[in-house]
Amino acid sequence: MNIEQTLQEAILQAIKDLYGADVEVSSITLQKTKREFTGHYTLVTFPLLRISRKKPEETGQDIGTYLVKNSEVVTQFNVIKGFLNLTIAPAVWVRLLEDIDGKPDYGFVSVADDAPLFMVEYSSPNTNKPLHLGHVRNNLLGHALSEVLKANGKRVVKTNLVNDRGIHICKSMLAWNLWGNGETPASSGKKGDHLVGDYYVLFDQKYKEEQSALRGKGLSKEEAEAASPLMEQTREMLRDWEAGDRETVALWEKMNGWVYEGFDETYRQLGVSFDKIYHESDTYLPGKEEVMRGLREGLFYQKEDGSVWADLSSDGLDHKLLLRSDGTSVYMTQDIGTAKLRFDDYPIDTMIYVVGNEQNYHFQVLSILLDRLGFEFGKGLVHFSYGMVELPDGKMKSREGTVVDADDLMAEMIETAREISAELGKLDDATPEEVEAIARMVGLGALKYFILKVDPKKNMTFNPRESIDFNGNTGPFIQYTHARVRSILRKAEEQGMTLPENLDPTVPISVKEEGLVQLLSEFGTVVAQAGSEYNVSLIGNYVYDLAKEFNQYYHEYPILREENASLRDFRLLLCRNVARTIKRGMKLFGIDVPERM
RNA sequence: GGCUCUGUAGUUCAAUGGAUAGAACGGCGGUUUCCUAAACCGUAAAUCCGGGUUCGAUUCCCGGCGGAGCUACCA
Repeated sequence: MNIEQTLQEAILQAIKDLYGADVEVSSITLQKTKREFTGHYTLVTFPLLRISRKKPEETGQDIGTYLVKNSEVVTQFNVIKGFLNLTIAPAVWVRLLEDIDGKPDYGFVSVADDAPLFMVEYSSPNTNKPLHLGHVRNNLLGHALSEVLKANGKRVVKTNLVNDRGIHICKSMLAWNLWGNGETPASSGKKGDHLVGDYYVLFDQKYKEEQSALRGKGLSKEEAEAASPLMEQTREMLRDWEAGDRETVALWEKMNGWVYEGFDETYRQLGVSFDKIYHESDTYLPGKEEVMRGLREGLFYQKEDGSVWADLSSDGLDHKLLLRSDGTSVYMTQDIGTAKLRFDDYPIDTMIYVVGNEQNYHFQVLSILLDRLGFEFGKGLVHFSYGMVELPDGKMKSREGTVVDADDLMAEMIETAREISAELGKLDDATPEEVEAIARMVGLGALKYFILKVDPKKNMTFNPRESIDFNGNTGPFIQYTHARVRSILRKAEEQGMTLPENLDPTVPISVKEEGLVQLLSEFGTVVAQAGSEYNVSLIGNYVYDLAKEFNQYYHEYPILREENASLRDFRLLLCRNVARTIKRGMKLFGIDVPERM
């Protein structure tokens, strides 16, 4: 039981004894005491006035007096208006720190076999182009969310839905057929996903050339689009693919294979992984079946041209297309099929889709459609919606070709980290392998931390230069703090210092140290909160606070030179727990922390 | 037009309905007999506007104004 819970119980008891009333735990608002006031925790007494029937000040006095008298945890109190500031006994901090240290997994709940099962879908790339900056946010959020859920004791299946079929893939395939001359990743030295992406771009160029040529002959925009031989060939390819034409399918498999190899490399670099991968080529047919069943059951309707639609006007939305007039499926059809397959495969309690907020409407509709089709999970699905990532110099839009490639970005971050390290000369005595490993940790840590610290639902600006700054609320700052803490511990070990089983409870503790212990003891609560509210960014800002506090503390107190052995033990123990908490917090973000930098 | 999200220092981000709205970067001014100066200290600087609910609103509700996205037989 942590301090907050202990206080809460004591306060409930106090209210019962003083005013003869039971109150809800929710009406006990405890918060950390602000720096300017004396105390550690503060009880807001305003909500209790109805029960005490006294003024705020008097109520605070009542409860404060009671707690000092009856609870060994509270030693002092002061009342300012409706705020009762409580001071915690020094011995409690010592005990708490020992307690934290004794539990290697503090803050993390172990996962039971029958724990609620969460499926988290993230990444979900198209196989016609490489991953870009937007995907980076998606992957990092999906991975971090999964880790936070696990730390909260949930079973998690991480899944990736690969959009491997459709007209867009056919564009790359056609372009490669027409102008590729048999180029392969091996022959060109290009990463597979980049190679295929290049042919997608090439198709677009040729298509535009063709269009302007047609327009030059006097055709209108619509006429030119309808008359496009390239588009006609692409559609033909899609029909061949759906019909299972051997040659087409073989090409499709070959090119998708290249792409997967490329994606795997990007995922590895990014540090994300999946437990189960679904392909839309496997789910679009079940999706069609469900739509046809809905049509038979009168849930949907068919237009004269054969297309199938859902009327969502009763839910305040528009009509939504489910099958094209030629019978082919659309995105929604596939998502229905995918959802059905997933719930057949796993006993999912909560399905979370990590998908950008430009698809808010899509998931609103998906939820309704699944519900209408009789799947009880439809209503409960969660769209973990996140905002777009922009760059300092303008917006990022794939249509305008201003995308930032994920591989390039990561390589640049690592390169920058390497340059900075070299400039500062901190790693002159490290081996090339060590330098490389640290550059990777720092460069990628900078990227990951900067993106994850921001509230997911907000649009954000990613500033590469700022992200890798060693000062400020950045990954490298936190990593550096960890490295320094480890340095202290290393030196302590070199000097033969070992920590005793129990600390002296009478050891004098400073306000800064109390603050750090308080932060440490809260870590589990923060993780739990982030998990239950899916607010991943909470953890990053929390770990930063801890790192910052430690830096200030570290500046003020010599640790290894401390003459008083018990105090030195206390401080070393504090260091160890700070290092652990930073490491655990960053691990939830998929960020490595170096032992030295 | 409709729907969703969003609006906080110069900038990038915080703030379970609680005290004097926190940080960081940038600006200005300092600190070096020191376990990593890749640090620390000080200083100036902000809740888009108007109502409502509340003991108390950056937060919740309503109405404006601004930004982003969606509103495809693309995914």
